[in-house]
Amino acid sequence: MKIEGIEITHPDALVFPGARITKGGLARYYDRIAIYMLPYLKDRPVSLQRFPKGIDHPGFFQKHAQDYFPDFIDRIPVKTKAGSAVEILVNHKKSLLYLVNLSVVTFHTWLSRKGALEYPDKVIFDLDPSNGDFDTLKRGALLVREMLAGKDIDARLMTTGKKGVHLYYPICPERPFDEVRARIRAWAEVLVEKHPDLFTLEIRKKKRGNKIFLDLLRNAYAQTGVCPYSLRPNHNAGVATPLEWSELSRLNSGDQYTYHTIFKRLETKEAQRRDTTPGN
DNA sequence: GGCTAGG
DNA sequence: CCTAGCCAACGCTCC
DNA sequence: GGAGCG
Repeated sequence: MKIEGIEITHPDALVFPGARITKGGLARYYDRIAIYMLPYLKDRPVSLQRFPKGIDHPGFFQKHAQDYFPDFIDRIPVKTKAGSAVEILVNHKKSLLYLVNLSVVTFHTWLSRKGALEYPDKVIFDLDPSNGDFDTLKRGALLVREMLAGKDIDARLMTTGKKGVHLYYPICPERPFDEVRARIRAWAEVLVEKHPDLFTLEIRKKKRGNKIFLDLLRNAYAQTGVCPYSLRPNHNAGVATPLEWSELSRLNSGDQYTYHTIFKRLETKEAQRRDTTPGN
């Protein structure tokens, strides 16, 4: 099996045994989703979550480009606490498929891009439901949206493919991570004060109760967030899916869209766009 | 999954 | 030859 | 200063 000139080895090996998804299926998924996903990957160092033995076995994270990676994989030197490291960029479909053949299931990206790695160009509010129900999470998402709208910020919504949702929005990459995080942290603290039964900023799991954990910690240098349209290593193969706000009321979970349903949703959305675009 | 170090 | 080991690491907070 | 957390 060959896609984009990349030989997909062991195409019949099961990556998601429960959902009966093979490595060939994984490669076809990313081949098809690439057109939607690549813009979100462009020029961002990635953290790869790999499962060579399938998701029912322990996987591992990888950030550094290995010496044996082919030349067509773009590399980017980054500063680390220890000194420096060479990380990976996924700017082309061919790189995407090469990495998928290494059994990458999930792509996580930095919140900053090549040329301005110290300056985030994106902010993420990660809403984790703790033990609470999804309706509560939806209410929380609307409150965060409203809070940001009050600051003239038009946040977008995404399911994570797991339990929660992300609100995210672009910013000009001109202020360092610490400054950006301090500002949104202050906003979040006000929100927690207004809705102390709904939100928490507590890192310790035991202290969160059933409240929505507002995780802002990923808005930091070298931290990552799940890339839109990435698969997640859970039983039903959830997909991180950007949504319209109008879709929130009908949303039932953070893993509503999966390997099996995402393309149907994208086709429906595309058809709606065609119908409402003048000149057709 | 693919490579390397060590037996 | 075969197999075991490796493949991330920052910022915050509680203790 | 180290462990939990993502």
